[in-house]
Amino acid sequence: MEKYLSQLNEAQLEPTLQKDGPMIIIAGAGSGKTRVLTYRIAYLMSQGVDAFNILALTFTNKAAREMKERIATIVGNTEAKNLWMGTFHSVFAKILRSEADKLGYPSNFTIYDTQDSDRLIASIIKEMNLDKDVYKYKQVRSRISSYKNSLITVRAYFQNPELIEADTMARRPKLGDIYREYVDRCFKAGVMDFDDLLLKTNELLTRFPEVLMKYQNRFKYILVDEYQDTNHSQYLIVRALSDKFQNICVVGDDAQSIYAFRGANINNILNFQKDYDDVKVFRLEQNYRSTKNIVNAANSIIDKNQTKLDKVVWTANDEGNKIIVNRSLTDGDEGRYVASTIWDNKMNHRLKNSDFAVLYRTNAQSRAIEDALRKRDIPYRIYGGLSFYQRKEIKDVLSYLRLIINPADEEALKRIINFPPRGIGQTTIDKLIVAANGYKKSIFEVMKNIDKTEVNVNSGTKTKLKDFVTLIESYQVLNQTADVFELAEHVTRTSGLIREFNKDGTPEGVTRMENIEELLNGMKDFVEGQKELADTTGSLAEFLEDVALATDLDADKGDSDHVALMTIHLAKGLEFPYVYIVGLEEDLFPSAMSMNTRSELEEERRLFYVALTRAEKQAYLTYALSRYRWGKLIDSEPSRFIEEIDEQYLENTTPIEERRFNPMLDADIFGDIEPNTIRFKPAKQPILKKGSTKSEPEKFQVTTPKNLKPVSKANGNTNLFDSKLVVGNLVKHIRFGNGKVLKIEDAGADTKAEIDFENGGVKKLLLRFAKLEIIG
DNA sequence: CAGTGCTGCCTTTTT
DNA sequence: GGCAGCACTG
Repeated sequence: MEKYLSQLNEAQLEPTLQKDGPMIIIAGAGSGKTRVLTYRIAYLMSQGVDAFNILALTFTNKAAREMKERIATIVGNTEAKNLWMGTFHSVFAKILRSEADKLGYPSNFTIYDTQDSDRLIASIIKEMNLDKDVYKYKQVRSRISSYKNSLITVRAYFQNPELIEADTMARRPKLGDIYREYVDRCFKAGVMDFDDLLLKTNELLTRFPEVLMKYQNRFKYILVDEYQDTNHSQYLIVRALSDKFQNICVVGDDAQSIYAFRGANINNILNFQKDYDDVKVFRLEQNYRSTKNIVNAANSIIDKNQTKLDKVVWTANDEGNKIIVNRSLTDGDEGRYVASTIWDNKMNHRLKNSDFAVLYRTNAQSRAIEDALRKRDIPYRIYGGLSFYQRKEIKDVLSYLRLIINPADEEALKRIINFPPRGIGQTTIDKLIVAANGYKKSIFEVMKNIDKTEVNVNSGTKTKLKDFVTLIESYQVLNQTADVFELAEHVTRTSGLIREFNKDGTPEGVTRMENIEELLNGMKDFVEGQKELADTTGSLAEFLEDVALATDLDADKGDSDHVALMTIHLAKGLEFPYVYIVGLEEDLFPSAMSMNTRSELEEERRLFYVALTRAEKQAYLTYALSRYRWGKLIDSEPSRFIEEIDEQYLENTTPIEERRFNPMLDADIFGDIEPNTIRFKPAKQPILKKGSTKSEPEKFQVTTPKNLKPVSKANGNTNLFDSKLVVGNLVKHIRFGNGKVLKIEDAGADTKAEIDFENGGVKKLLLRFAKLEIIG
């Protein structure tokens, strides 16, 4: 232990050795808080605290796993095994599973992800005959979610005139009814959504004092990482559990609070000292991660926020390079800039791909970056976005498994009852839902007893329903003896899933098969892994739980060398030598949706602070003058955040000279194109009909700048400024107002033309790939 | 009942 | 550019 403690500086050592009582560690970015947490736990154990009595709540399961491994090297594997570490959701899902009967849930309850919740809410809205344009399921879901996170149950909702009033004013008077039906349906289905995992934990701890006592006595020492991002529900759980022994240690940084949208309450950290008596406060202010330039630039940003704790982050590291700011014309150019500078840096400094991260505000921005990296053959991995477990084929397999352990799981059933197609259509399913609601039974129960019910379906359909029940029941029998992997393999083969995805041999089908393959491999790992770990039983329920609560970073095995692409939210807690923050444009970052109030804008600013402080050596800030959004080209302005950085830390590298055309890299030729630009872009790849070698005419989409008026007709009868302009496969002409004619030759899928206008006529023509010329 | 093609809505951010 | 819901056809 001694030799580990000697690795800490004075400020880190103090909280590490503080054994008892409530304490808060306000830890600036890169100040080594993970190290403090890790060593503090190891230290507690060296002081005789049983691992069994320690609970550590982390932001990702991966963080927990890594910390546990680190602790194991200090105190030994057998000891470390008994530590409870994980995210709020995964830790309390486990507790809820063992106490489920008290709350009336089966211990095999399954977990709805956001998509499942959305689908259920959408179908409830439909069943209730409500206008789906007024009751948008996503908005309804987020309302319900915030109620749950504030511990407003259905009953509390209906007892609160203000809430009802608010929803009525928002012209959604039925919101409470939807909420009630949603909760009922989840309960009947033996299902919890993400918010339930916290809400029901609170219910458990409040309604059953003996349960509360049990866990209070068990978790004598509690540590919470990223405390600034806890919501009210989580806050109450921590309070309740730590109430007896008051050995609570929270770590956080108010400057990095970025989850207000999901109910995180920054006051939890700002008010911690008021919540407990004799709170010891520690500050970690020395940054070990980044250069002086980066630390100072980050400080100059966060200074603009009013709401913050007193803290000065500083570093003894080198000055470092200035932060590079780069402007591009389009999002495509931005991607190429990122790819080419990564390439150059790798060559010049002998770096690995994993030394680089590209961070963005929204998942949709990854595409342009991906395209550019792929063209350069730079390996990358996208984190988040459509995560692996959310892909259609994966959810299909998982739905079969969910149904096996919990046949009441409505969304799982609806997903696969007719996939692969087995002749059970929407009409039948609707009838079943109505019957199930009437009988207060699950849909599966109704199907099982279809002969004894009054569901009006013909005998052919009845047979199909019974066959489906038999199929699932046969899997349930197998589940008694087989492990997760064997079961899933059997299911994918015998349910027809594999046949379905294999049947057309399309590239999509092949990808789907590969994904299923990967899922099965993951199961094999799980089955083998559980033999080594103490805190797992290796059951199917547990596998599904892990999968449902896995964060996208958890899946990273760290076995390949790739550039990381992710949202800034996901990047919290990570660090990379080279960091690109892309899309620094007004309305994108800060987001247009977050500029209504000062507090929203301050959260965006904290997000930018988080992004910048991920960088160790070099940060790049990039923005584009125009970018594709919803398939349309939108002009944009540089983000205010660039201006907010003290200029002395910045270096502008936007190229002034034209860049050379390089067809291999799809680089462009441009001069300085200003907003008056029309862009042609193929809407789709040419479609080849079966049995035909002739491709369909390509459609070209034309986006016009808003202030440009039509000057002429093109192609005789097609208005040039119509939003769609069909151009044939071979030679076509477009005639402009000044008599100039644009001739387009067959250029395949990559045709792109950019035309500069002046006084309503063509001034300059720019092209990529395509053979375009002005004639006449 | 299944397959297809069209329209309109959409996006912050995640467990 | 994508997805879900809908109408239409076989």
